[in-house]
Amino acid sequence: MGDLRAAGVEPYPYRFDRSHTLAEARSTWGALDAGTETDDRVSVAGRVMLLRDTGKLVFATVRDRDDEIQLFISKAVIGDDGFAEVKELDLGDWVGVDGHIMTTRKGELSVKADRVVLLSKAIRPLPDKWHGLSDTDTRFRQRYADLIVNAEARRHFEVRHAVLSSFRRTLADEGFIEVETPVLHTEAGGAHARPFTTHHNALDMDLYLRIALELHLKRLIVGGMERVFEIGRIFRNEGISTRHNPEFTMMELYQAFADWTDVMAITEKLITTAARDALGTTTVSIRGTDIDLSEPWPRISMVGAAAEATGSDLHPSMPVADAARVASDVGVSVHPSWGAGKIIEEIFEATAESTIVRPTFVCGHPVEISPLARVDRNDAHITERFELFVDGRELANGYSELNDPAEQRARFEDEQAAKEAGDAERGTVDEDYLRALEYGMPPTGGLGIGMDRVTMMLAGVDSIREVILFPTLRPEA
RNA sequence: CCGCCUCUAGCUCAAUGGCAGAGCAGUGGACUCUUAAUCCAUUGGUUCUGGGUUCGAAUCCCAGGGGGCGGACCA
Repeated sequence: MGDLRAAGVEPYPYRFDRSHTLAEARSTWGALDAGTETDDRVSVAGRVMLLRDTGKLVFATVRDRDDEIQLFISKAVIGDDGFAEVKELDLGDWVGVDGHIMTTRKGELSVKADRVVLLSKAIRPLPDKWHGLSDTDTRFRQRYADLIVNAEARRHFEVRHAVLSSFRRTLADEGFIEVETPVLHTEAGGAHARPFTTHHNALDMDLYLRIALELHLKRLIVGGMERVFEIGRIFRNEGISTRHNPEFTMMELYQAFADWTDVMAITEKLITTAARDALGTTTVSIRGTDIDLSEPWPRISMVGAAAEATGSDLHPSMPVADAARVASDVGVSVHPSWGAGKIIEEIFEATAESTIVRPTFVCGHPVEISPLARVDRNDAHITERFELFVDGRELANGYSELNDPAEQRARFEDEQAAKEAGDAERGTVDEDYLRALEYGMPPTGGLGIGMDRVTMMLAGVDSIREVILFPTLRPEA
């Protein structure tokens, strides 16, 4: 570094004006015949990824975010001083280049450089140029290095961005308004999960990081906002696995005057459109099977699927002891606080869930496990609720929203009783939410989609860490 | 929290109880059409950490740490 400055080279200059991105250069001149010289001048910038030094002629491959191009650096063109500086370049350095567009005898699009300026010196070596970086620990801890050398890692986050922007576009087209609601909650409601706790010093009070977006968004439906959505980080203080990261991204939407059937339709539209936008096709490979997302997604009953898997009659209205007997037949252990509805869900999860490959709506969850969902208009023991499963994983959850404040209070009280009976994930009575319902919430359909898992499906990866830039890890030793 | 697997040079990997090595990167040199350029030379190690067994440990044993997978947990 001192040598560079002594030689009059600033290793960290302030800025560089480029005339073309590398993708723009390729789209403009990519069709030139081999062996073409042009008078077209460009200024481009990128990171040096490969160097091929043949003496008085150096080839370099530089890359910007979207493309690569070759630099053709001739000592006779650039001059002795400039060439001496080029000889000092290392893999990983950022450079700005002025020159003319040309193609080599083999047809490689190149910039014949007459000036190469160092934009930032890399003093740490790049991972192996051929094998890249494969150690997962290093890949996730040093995501910057992973992104530099692994095109597949870059692709995962391109898919993620495409999915997120596609969702926003679709929702805007459907008249939804994007909102932001608090991350710090005084009560952790809207889902069954253990929250993270934190502390506010000035107020001297404990707060929870949100485990769902639901209850605030529905307050906005009460307020008359009609169609709202939020894409936001939520936090669950639970185990880490290939499907779970403690902080993850949820999209939730609420639509006034709609019910669960409308919400199922928009779920299909959101995900199918995202596939088209991210991949250019609605066909995805799931466990080696090509599945066209544009075909209607099957709808099955949770209770029915559990009954079919066990070969026994099941219904949440049945005596708990009977449900528990079926559960023990299939090796599901039953907690004493559980009712028949919870037991049926556990049976479903233990038997049918992992067999679902293609996108499938699992419908009609028992009331017991659905404290915010509206009772089915044809069966008082189940709700108008669905979960979307793909490849054994839950991707989405939606329902006709319970808007009767008296019934909601009774459901909350059941939750609180279960919590006090020792079930830590159960909820509490949210008095402000009940007050909101008392002002009147129109009939509403609601939906939550796990954005990380949608990205996993579309990117074709098996671990959630592949679609989260900085997944949660223990501190480095 | 439990089980299995794993950790060797900056990176990717060898060495299975007997002198810690290779390729790439780095360094020095040659080369004006290369494509992972090539060729010659060369630097580089707390073998994750600590303890033990052994004449001798990267290798076997114990404890700890990081990571992966599975389980537990997790609408």
